[in-house]
Amino acid sequence: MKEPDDSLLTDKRLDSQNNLVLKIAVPYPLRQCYDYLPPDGIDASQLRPGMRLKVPFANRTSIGYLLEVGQIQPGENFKLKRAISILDNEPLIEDDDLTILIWTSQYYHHPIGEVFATAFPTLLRQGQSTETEKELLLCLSPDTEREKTAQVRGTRQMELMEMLMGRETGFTVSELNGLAWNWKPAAKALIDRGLACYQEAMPTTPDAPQSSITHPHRLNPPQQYAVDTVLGKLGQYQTFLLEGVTGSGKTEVYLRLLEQVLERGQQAMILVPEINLTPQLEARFRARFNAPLVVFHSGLTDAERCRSWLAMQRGEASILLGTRSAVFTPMAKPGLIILDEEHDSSFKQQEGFRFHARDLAIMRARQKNIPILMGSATPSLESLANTVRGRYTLLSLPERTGKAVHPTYRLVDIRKQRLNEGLSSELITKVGETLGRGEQALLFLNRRGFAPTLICHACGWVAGCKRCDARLVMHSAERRLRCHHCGHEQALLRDCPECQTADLRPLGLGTERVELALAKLFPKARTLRIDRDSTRRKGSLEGMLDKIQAGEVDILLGTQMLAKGHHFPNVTLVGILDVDGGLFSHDFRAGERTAQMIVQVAGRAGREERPGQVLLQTRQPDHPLLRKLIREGYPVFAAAALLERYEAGLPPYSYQALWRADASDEESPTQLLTRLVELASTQAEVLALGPVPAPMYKQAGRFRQQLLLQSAKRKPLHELVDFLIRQIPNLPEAKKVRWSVDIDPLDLY
DNA sequence: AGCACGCCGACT
DNA sequence: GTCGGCGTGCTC
Repeated sequence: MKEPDDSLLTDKRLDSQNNLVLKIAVPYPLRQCYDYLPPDGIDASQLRPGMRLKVPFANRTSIGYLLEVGQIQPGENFKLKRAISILDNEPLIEDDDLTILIWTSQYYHHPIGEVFATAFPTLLRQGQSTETEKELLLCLSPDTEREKTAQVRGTRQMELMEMLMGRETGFTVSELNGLAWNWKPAAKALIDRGLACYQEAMPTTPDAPQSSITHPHRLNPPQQYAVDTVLGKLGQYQTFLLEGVTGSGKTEVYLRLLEQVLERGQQAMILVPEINLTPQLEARFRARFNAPLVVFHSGLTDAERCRSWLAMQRGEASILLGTRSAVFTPMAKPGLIILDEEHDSSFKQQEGFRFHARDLAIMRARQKNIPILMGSATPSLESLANTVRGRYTLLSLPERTGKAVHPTYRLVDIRKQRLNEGLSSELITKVGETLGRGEQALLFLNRRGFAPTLICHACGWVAGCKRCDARLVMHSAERRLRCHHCGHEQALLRDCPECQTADLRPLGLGTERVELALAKLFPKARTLRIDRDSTRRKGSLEGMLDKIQAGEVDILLGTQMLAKGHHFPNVTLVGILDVDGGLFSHDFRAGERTAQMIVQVAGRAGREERPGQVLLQTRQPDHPLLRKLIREGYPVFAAAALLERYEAGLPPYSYQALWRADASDEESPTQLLTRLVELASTQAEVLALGPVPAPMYKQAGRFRQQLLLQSAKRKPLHELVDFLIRQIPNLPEAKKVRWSVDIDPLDLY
């Protein structure tokens, strides 16, 4: 066979000057990395893993990441292209972080190039130099005279001017962006008058010890114990689970630890589940520490994120506050990782690259030999199981700080009761009493829309989704039917498509429907519904929260959005409308999640002197887990739930998820499998490696039937996964579709 | 992901 | 007879 004469292609054996091969991850959804020869004139000493290189790939140039520099193996005889150039003088990430990324790609079965794409800020991914321009500071002009300040007009300008006069070093753009108002017009006015100007920020040196920190109050003994225990492990790996109810002072523990880490000239990473939680924490950190702090989340621009990332990488910033995607940020001087609201499912990316920021944070802490502290009022069962196994250390904050009292729980037995749109007479009475006292009531129903089902009263037909096997949810105000699972949407039907009778009836309860009922029951009360539908417009949630704080709302009705972040001091009655639906649904994690939600919602309500009452409507008032939850609190509930699993011989993350597959016929096997994976992964995490090969197409019908048969037998998930693998005929080992069930982080390491 | 190659339906 | 559909395979 004649070999093509291409200058880019070189026979490995003939490459005499340089016998190095570079293993490079390219930014495509490919499950391998590719080998290249070093760029011309580059020798081994200049090439270090973690650098970016420009490489030719598939008739174009792309930015690849150097994973490994190796020697050409004798006997290998295939063509390698030559890399074009090196983009970095220094590796962007250190070897241990590189190891983590490679491990991550394997663990989550995700293409290595895309893992890198998630780990690096967009601008760096696009090849931008790391020598970005310095961040700008807004400062007073050096020649600003006192008299001139009298010219300042407008409250915003005054406010900004006062800030600038208060701090000689000025404020960074990102700090100013953290303000609740738009500072830019005011800044422009001040600059136009020659009062302020932009200056380049000097690279800050975080090693300067923080002086004169004043502690607002003493720590209570459990807080002190937690702080001391974690401090004793600085410089070593250890995972701590800090468990404490709302108001038990977890944040104060974080602050004391951060203080010590900063004192040592080290960096800390603080991860929170949601963007909305960053501003308040940021404000608290900034008020407490004079240390350089950067934030990292999807709400920032590419340039801002790149700056934060580089600031941590270079050691110019001491504190990183970020969401899930921030977990990959390199740290020059790692000291501590804190992960707040550990149980929160937002830490898990739910599509594409399905990483869990909590688990990766633990892996990074281990790799960096630093402690990680995870906090929650309602820890996840898997983390609790890890404390039982001795892998994590449990730290408990049992008391509320101050003299706070816990909310009281009461089960309302709704068996045989006549409910008014889901509301028991006891709950209705209690709401009335609460409103009579001028206090607020909060009703929790974790189902948006008007009704979760639309059914034909004549023939029993139920509105189902075309694209998946979920039921369509009726939205009455917009007159639409929506699938909350896949997003499919259609107009509300008038007649049954099956029998043409015009008697379609909404079945079940959603927040819209309860809102309507409340308007009838309490015509004078001001009801506010808070769910994803009512807060769709940007900023509307903030507006609603302000109204609640201002007392312009009497009854708050909402979904799990109410369980996060905000506190409602004037709410003295909480009604959980449907405990059973959440606690005993098919999802094997539903019980745990509902229990967490109840505790979280209850924790948001009331204030110290008036903690409020929580009413739980249930048809199972004697259920042992429910009783444990309301009598003895979440820790005992969790312990009992764990014990139940152990006795059943199950890991705390159960494979016993129900596999429901009801595919429509026009789907290709690839689509079917992908969707099955999506479906299954809402209950357990099942991931497919690679596309389904062509032979599958011929057997699509048989495959589907067998799968349905197996799932009808309620086989454990891992058996179904094995079954799926066996269904793929005559598959070369190298191309084999591999499936993995990664739902047991107990075996993470 | 993108892009090329290749084999079957509606057109100047 | 061709143009173009997307299904399939490849990228060091």
